Amino acid sequence: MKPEEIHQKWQESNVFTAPEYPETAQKRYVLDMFPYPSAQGLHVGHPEGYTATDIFARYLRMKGKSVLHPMGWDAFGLPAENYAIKTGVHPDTSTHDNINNFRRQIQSLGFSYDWSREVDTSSPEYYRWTQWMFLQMYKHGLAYRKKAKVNWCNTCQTVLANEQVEDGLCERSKDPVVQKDLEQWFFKITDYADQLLNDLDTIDWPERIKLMQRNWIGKKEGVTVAHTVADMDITLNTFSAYAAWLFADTFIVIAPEHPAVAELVKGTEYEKEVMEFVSQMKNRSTAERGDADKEKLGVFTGRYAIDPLNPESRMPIWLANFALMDFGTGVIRCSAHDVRDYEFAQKYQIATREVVSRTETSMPVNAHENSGVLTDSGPFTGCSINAALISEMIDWMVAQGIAERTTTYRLRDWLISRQRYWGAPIPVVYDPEGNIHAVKEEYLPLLLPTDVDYRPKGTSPLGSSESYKALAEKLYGKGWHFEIDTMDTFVCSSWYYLRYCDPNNTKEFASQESLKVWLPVDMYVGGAEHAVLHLLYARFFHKALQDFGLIPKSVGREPFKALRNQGMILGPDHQKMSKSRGNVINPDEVVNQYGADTLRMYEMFMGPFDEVKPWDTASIKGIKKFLDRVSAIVREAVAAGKEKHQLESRGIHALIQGVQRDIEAFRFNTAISKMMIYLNDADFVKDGMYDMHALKKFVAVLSVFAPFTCEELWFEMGESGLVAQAAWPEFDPALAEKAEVTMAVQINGKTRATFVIAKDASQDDAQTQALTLSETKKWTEGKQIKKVIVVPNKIVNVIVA
RNA sequence: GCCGACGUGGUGAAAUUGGUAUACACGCCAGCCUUAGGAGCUGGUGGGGCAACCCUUGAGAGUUCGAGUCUCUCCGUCGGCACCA
Repeated sequence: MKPEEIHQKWQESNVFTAPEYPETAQKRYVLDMFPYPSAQGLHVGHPEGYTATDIFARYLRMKGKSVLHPMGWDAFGLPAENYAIKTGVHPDTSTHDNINNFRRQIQSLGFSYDWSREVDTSSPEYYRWTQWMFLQMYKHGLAYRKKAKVNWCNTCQTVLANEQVEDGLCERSKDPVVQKDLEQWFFKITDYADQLLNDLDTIDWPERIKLMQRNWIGKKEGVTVAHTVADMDITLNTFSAYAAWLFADTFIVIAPEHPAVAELVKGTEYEKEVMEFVSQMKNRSTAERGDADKEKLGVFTGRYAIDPLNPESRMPIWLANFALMDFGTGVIRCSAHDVRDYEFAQKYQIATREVVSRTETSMPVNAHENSGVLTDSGPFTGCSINAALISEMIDWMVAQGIAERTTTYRLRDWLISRQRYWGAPIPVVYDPEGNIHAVKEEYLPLLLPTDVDYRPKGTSPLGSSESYKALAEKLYGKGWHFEIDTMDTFVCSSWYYLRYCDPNNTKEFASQESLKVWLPVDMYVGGAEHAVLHLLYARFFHKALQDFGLIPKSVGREPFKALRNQGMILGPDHQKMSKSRGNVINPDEVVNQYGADTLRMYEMFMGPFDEVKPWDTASIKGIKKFLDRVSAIVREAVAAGKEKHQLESRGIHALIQGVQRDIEAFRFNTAISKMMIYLNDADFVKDGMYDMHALKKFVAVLSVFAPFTCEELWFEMGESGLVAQAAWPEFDPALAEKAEVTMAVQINGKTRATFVIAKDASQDDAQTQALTLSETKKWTEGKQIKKVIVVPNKIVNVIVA
């Protein structure tokens, strides 16, 4: 049978179609992160995750679960647009060519997707609801427009979210990101910072990903201290996360962008120098600003702040390049107990003092070590620094009216507008006075116009569309115009898992019943690179939509109950695969040479699912050989036509138990090795007689890994149905256990011999048998046995003097 | 700098609660089959040693009858964050 024929049988029998209304207890939603359909086609990394979820989904189906296992396309995005700029081919055309290629490749691998639920984020049927989601955010005050310093990539000619900036570089183009003051649209994800942080404790995700999200949210508790500027009506608030050293602070630095700077120096002799410094710091790239090794730069404002902890003391106020406006308050109390502050003070000869007595250390500065005894710290002089003391100090400062307990977060609001063409248009219209109005829901989808010049020019391409202008005036009146920015593609992917529940609904993004039935996603699989992008945004969407009453409360606060990350597959040279290195493996070629089953199994056999592992072209043969041997043995058994009618062999029960356990734990590599061992041991054949029952069970188990081969063998073994529809074979735990075990004899902890004994034999029996072995005698002869330790079924350790 | 993960043969890697280290596969070696094989099959394969034996999970120490697994120190690789107050 050709793979296409098998594929057709699956299609015809609707095996993979998810039921409309499954029993809640029986439903399982198994989801892959949907791909961006790139022109390069499928990468070997895609089938790694897809095979894992396919094995999982097929296994659950055979176990009698109602499985939703869909696939779709994250189809908006820059590459198609850049390709259009280069070639003139419309993004819609190239995207759909790519989708067709991806679908063909994915189908050739035999994944059990329910294709009736396919979604495409670039289709008006889909982005209509993306726009609708935007309107919900807007209505509930979670979408807003504001002028702000934003990340701008000159190559991509668009703004970027904080999450899309890596080391000050654009994650796409790898070019430096610059700061620009622009009016942009934001989603208020910061409203959900605490929930996004706390609810991490409720989900089964890799700890590594949870940690990355925790760090990204960056919740920090500390105190805010207000300072009056001497002889002025200005108050400067500082944030401090390390309250123990507040008494050490002797000066204050302020971010160049701080709104109070101009007023501080207005009309003074310092004004010129300070304002020059401000303009120098402006328009520096994030990378430049953020380089920790860079020299600290500052300028004195000529002003002093009154230290509320020490009202006689005057703290000089400086501007410093390392003070960041978007962290804390933009103003820092500085002391000698911070490496950075100390370096700055040294450079500019600012007086410092130490308030921690240390013994045996020459290091004068260390801000993060909560130890030592305080000196010169008001009522706390002489106290040892520890968590309780810090808390006490804060209480005291709060009582004195010096400080307030405050919390800051690293997380910023999500910048979602983009000055690009190939995305969902933001459904907002401006009246002639420039006031913002939400586009009426009945006008959705607000179609992406086609009469657009999408060559980059720093403004949004939609601005060049005559039809878009005309449409706004037609719908709203003269002088009205639509927002010309489009949405970040991460908005589209933040809710696609909801659409799969009810993908063809034209009245709602999904019916409440369908959401109630399928949510949450039980198993979500994809790469770790989305840790603080998609995976954070989707969680925010879920919570916000649920708060709007659009997602049933019964499904819980989290969209993805369990998450597993696939490890990256490196090239055969142990390097990251890339065109320039020429080490890219094309899955199509592997399928042509060895077949889809071999590719699937090889990728699962390479190593632990979540670890980085190199491709080894030679090793694939091992899998191919294994599958060929399975086929040969089954055919041999069928041809022999003899069935052994006796007690079932033990091996198959142990195998089913082991593989089942491994699949549930995502340990596919060891599951496959167990199947290989089973085949090598061949306990299903004896004296030319075959245990066909065992062989059938074996094929059923293997079918979730190698569906094409097993579908064919299933048929050849005389089964009329599809193995995809067969039940997962049951195992008998009693039969799975061996009657005998091999125990090791250790002399002083070194293994010297082994012996076979009945399972669960008594300790006395095991000891007696161990001591009578000639090997044991040889090592104990002439020595005194001091002690014998027996670990049932494992070891007898004889301690001799 | 801070946080986290990892380190086992020539290679990818196995190893329930601490209990026979190197399963399974690749590669390599030998043999069989073959006109031939980049096919298939069988056997061998951690290192040292003629052998008895000895050594071996990045290095070193510790706990234990027993450590790849637990604790500490160090080294290395990878990932995240980073003038974050």
